Amino acid sequence: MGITMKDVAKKAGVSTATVSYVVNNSKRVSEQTCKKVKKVMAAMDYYPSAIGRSLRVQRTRTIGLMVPVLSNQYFTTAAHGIGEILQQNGYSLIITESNEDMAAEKKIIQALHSLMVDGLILVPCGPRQDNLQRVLQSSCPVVFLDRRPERLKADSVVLDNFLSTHTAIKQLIEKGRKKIGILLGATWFSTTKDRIRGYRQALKEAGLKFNPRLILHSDYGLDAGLNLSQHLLEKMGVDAIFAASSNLTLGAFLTANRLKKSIPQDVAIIGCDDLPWANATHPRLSMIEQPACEMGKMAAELLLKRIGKYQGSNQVVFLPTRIHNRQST
Amino acid sequence: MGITMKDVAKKAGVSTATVSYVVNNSKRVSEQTCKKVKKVMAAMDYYPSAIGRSLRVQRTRTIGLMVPVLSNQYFTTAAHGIGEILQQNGYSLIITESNEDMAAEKKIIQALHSLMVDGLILVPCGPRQDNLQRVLQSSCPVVFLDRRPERLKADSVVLDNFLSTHTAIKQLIEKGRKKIGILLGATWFSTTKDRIRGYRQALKEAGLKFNPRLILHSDYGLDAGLNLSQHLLEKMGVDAIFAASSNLTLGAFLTANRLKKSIPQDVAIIGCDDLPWANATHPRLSMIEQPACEMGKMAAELLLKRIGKYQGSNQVVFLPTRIHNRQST
DNA sequence: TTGTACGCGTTATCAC
DNA sequence: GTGATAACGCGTACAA
Repeated sequence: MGITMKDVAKKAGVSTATVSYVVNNSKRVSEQTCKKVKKVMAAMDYYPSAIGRSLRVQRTRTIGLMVPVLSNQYFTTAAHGIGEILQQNGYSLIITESNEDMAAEKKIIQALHSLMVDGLILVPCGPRQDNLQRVLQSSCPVVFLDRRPERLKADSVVLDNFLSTHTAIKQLIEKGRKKIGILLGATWFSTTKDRIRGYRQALKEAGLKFNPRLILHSDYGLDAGLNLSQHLLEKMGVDAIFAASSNLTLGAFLTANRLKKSIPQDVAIIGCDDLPWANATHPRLSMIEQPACEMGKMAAELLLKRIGKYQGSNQVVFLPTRIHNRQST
Repeated sequence: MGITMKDVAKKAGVSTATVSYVVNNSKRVSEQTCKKVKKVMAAMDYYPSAIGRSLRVQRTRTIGLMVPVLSNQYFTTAAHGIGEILQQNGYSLIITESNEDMAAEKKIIQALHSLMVDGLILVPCGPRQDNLQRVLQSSCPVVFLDRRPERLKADSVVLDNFLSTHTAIKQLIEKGRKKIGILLGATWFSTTKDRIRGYRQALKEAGLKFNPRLILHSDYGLDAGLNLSQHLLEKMGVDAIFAASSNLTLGAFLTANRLKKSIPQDVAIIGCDDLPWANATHPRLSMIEQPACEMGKMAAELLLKRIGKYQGSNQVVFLPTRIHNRQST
């Protein structure tokens, strides 16, 4: 830092208290001294130390975000939305990656507490909830993002994955598909569970038999998409695939091509997290648009309300998605 | 925070100094008291305040990163690489977005200084360099990422855009292309200037005339890609397009399709920043693989060396890219 | 080996 | 309207 309030005070011939008053205009200071102090501050290029202030006021105007990985565009888009809201409100953002590892998650939450963040936005990883239970007991406000912890009183902003999956599967069935494979994330994610509920519900409504072997779990990555869709197509003989991430969808698409399955005649494909390139494949991919940026914004807004001592009861916000039916279904 | 060193000290019947010794094992403490203190710390779930420590030692073990936007996968992949190196070395990362705005850039740099980050990794936005000159005069180590400030003594880790563009254009010419349009970022980015040099050099070597109207500048976005490529195809009649981002490339591809130009017969397309979906278009897109994660890692490593008082002279690291020639060229 | 006491930069309380 | 001064939580020189 170098230049501190004391330096400014000395140069301006006033006390540090007065400088502080000017910086925060927290008290009436005479026009004259105010001008003088401001001039000295500008001349010395002084700006107050956030660290010193934080220690004193016990707030940092910083919030912590934990996402699984920064290489997943869905989460970085959410981070972008969060950053926008925070910036508008004079808050900084610390972004961390858990890599879906519970031990890392625990360390990260501790580190963020130690940095005295004013609030947390977490994408929890699981499978167990120990870390979450503890964080909810602390006095630090928390909002969960994308995945909602079940059976825990907590604020969450998530997508309505039950509805989106239910609708997508229903549409596939209406188009005559009878054996629909589904590529998901880890079994313990609320997103995964919600999607399975939507899937089963749609099957049930259509009087189709539920076959658990058509449900496959993954890390959302491209490799998983390539391998698991091969299994679905070759071993299970599915006539449609629902994929829970854009990379899984891409994997299914590339594998169908490689196996000379024509889309959508032999196999229909629909995926989550619509991205612009879905319009560039042949045939164009049907995908579900997920409002990641909006989700981030809402989480940030809710968190700021909580930091501002908003006392309403815990809420789980479900954001609607939008299905883009293109040529692959 | 709540529970502090004083609380632990009281409970364990020792002084705060002793607790501090145990926490940092900075001094010999008897086996016995060490055990006792550790037990109390665990029981009370104590961890030290990073704020208090930072104020005391004048270091935060935190570094600040400024990228243009978090919605650009290229930069978030770089951030991922940075995060990995930092985590390995016990550092935290604060990520901020400039939105390519110089005023925001200035504020961000101040805010990061005020947070007393131990180092900065910046993707500067320009067009002017005032902010950069000032940050270089501060005592805080800085490494520039992706874009190198010209005529300034500074550490930078960037891609070899001259070489990659030169090679790509040369290959297009060898395949018979004579009128090559090129879609770039802002005129003042070093990346843009390097690419133009590579372009002109390749043209010159082949004895082709340079036409500045074939060079178009943009914000790297999809919309720009759609519009500018239409201009190149309809107004300028190019037979090849080089695009400096994946979104620009996608825009060129979609526009060529819309205008019923066949790829690569009517127009060849090659773009920067290879992503998996380049294999899913028809024809598959030729793209230049850019080691964003690697770039981030190297920047983080260099920065940590500087923080560790490494005194070597300033260096500009140029990372090689790799051209994937698929079907669009 | 352990404890005392000061200071990092700031703000808030209380005098003046 | 302004100035001393005591915290905030920690690390460390120095004393014991």
